Amino acid sequence: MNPPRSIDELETRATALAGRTITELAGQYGLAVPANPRRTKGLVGQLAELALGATAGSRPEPDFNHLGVELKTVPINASGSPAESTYVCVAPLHPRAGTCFEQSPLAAKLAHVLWLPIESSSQVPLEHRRFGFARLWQPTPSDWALLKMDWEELTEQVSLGYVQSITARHGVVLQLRPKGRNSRDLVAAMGPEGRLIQTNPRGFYLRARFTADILSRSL
DNA sequence: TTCTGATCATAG
DNA sequence: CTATGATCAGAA
Repeated sequence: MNPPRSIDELETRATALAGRTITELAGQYGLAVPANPRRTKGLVGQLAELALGATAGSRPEPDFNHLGVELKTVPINASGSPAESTYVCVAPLHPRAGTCFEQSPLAAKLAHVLWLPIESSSQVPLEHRRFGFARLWQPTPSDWALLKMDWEELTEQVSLGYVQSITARHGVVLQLRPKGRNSRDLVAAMGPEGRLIQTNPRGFYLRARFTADILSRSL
């Protein structure tokens, strides 16, 4: 699929996915839906990228960079709420002094998001899960304030060498959590007393409750 | 039932 | 290794 030329075109394509199943979309791109759910974690997002013409690949920039729009699929549980937190981007473990929230990759990605709901109830087999109605979101001033507060707090702790003291319990809307191959996956980071340490790579995630709030504002 | 820390797949 | 796409699974 060629990249959408406008936000309108992107929205039209995304809206057309409502009601389509994983199997339908996978078949359209000649992909199989693996039987083991543990081994299919990124499939839904990658199908959505194919269907909508995303361009960023694995670069640290919005999926539709020319439109400034980031695509996020969001798993919806049997109760109709987001089932999981949403990964946003890698968290630098050696932040440069003077980097500000407004210039951060996180802010760039969240400035404009296309949320694409997908069924995720364990009652529904992966192959039969359907996409929901997509919607565009831009953070309100209040959203930005919450994000900025969390980002600045977490980034400051990291830069002071306290990354290993940060848990997923920190942050009102943002979390800093492990994001690696597994717990043996190590990278260098600033530790206490200015010494370099080895620790797990981390990523920024949006709490499911925050995503639920965002989605509840439209539709 | 919800949430955190761990884990799986893939591209470059 | 770094980044993307995320969800899994046991603890709380």
